[in-house]
Amino acid sequence: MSTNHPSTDAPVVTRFAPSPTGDLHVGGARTALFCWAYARGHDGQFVLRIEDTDQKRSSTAAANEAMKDLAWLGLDWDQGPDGEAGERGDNGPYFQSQRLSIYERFMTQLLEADLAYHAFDTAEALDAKRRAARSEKRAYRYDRAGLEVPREERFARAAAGESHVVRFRTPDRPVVIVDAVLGEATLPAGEVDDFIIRKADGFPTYHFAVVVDDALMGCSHVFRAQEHFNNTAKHLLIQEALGFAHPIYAHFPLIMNPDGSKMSKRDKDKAVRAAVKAAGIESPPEGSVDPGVFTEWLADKKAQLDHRDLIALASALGVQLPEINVQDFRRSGYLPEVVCNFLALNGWSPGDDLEKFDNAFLAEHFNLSRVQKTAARFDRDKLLAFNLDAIQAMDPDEFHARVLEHGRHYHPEFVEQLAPEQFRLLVDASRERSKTLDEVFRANHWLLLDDEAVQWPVTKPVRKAMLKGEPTGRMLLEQVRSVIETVEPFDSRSLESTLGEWAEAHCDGNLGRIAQPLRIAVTGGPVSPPIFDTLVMLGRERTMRRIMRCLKSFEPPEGD
RNA sequence: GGCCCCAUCGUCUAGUCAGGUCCAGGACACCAGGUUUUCAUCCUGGGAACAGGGGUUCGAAUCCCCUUGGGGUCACCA
Repeated sequence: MSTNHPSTDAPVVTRFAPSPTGDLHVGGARTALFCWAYARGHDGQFVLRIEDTDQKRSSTAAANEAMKDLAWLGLDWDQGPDGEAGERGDNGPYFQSQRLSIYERFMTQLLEADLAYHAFDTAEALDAKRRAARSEKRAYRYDRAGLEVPREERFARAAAGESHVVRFRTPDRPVVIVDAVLGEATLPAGEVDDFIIRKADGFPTYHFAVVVDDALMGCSHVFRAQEHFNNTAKHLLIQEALGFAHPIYAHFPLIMNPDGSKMSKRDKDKAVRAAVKAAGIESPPEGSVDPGVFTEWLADKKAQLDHRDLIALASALGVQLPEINVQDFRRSGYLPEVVCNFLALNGWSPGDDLEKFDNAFLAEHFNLSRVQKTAARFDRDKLLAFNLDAIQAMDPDEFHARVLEHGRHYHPEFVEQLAPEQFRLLVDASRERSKTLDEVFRANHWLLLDDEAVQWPVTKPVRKAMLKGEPTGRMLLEQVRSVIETVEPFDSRSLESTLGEWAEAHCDGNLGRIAQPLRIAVTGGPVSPPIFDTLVMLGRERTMRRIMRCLKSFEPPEGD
């Protein structure tokens, strides 16, 4: 029997090893967070390694983005690639694609010891066997057809350059996996077949590279998601064949969608498809995406739209894309410390009733014994509530700095068009009603509008505020405009006292009677920051211009 | 389908390892009131779970078994 015996005397080295085939998603981020926290809490090292052995799907761009995401989350690594600057630590290189000669050494060792063998099966032959197994409702296992070729011939054909893979010769015995979260599990003999450890392109497969690198980089702990649990048997076997020690394994529960399905990038397309269907449209909304692209995408249910197109289409349809990747949460205006806090709560808890904590706390308190065994559904509502709480608790200067940073990145037009004082006013007025950084911008496009471009579509709340009541809101607006024109100075305080007095005299002290028509007049809609702040942000001149245009727009046909 | 793992409110979870203090606690969501110039907040209250069945025990959310349900995996992807 094979098993891993965790040893506890080695120095703690954890690693996060993303495959750079796309954006870092929340599941990966949580794994990274736990790995980081464990290393930090145990006076250990945190290694970042890029697993780019899939030549077709990997890109350095994706690796760089992943590193940016980790940095944004506040997770720093002691060893790993250092962006453009090279690498940090002595166990590099930290890109697997640059470690081929290292793998080759160990590959040769296995081949010569007959613990692995060259196999020349064609992909078609393998596919046929797989399909057959499936149709017979049998689990597919490689049948060792490759071993029917004599040993010398295998080496000769491989040396002659014939296309082949290398398979691990799996011993015929049960494998016991010891996991720090899930406990002990036994895989029966025969459950693990002779899996491929080197692909036809000469690159090692994940299983081989991960074992060699973890050993060479001194990883004492291997933390990853539960989807890797069964793979652990393969890794234990390779470790034994190569004479490596077994690291301590811990598998974390998966993070699922609220409906229990697996979270994937496709969910974004899914959300937009649903919206398209609900809207009953057959061509894309004007100015969103190319009609040809749209039609093709709509026809193929598995097709994925380019991310930029997806965003354009979603905003045109008024749907929100589900956040999946770290970058999605950043774009939506979540605070990195909140994302970390919430991620940690999916699969781990500090106990008692404590929920709010920072990464320093996590580093100090994170432990494997409190890791959940069950998959967690990702509750964006709760994340949003956490984000709101964090924003409300934030110092105004800090909030201003964060919003400015976010704006520079995602809403440069605000930063360019608004004077710094005006921007500060917007931020201060928005803080207590913002659940995300992005809301400051999303909710205040009226501020950027040209005064001549403001429009007043007569929606239900607009009708109510402007046209109902006796006198109507429009009439009150007509009356109050001279007050606004002359109030001195034009600031929040004097506007409040002046308009307060005016409301006392003209509408029974009900400020709302005049606040709403004013708000609609200057923003075009019924929602904005407190009315006095709203007016001050705009300034007297622009406020008056918008009021005049609004009055004209709501002019009764017969005159009143 | 084979193999492996898991199971507390709608959701994340505390409690489980060392059975009694649990007619099960917190948070988010939801519902009902209240505050508020819009929106968003905020305040008060409320409903809401030990998957089912068998054991073991004086006593089971906690230990054991079965059933059911959920997840993972079965690639020249990681």
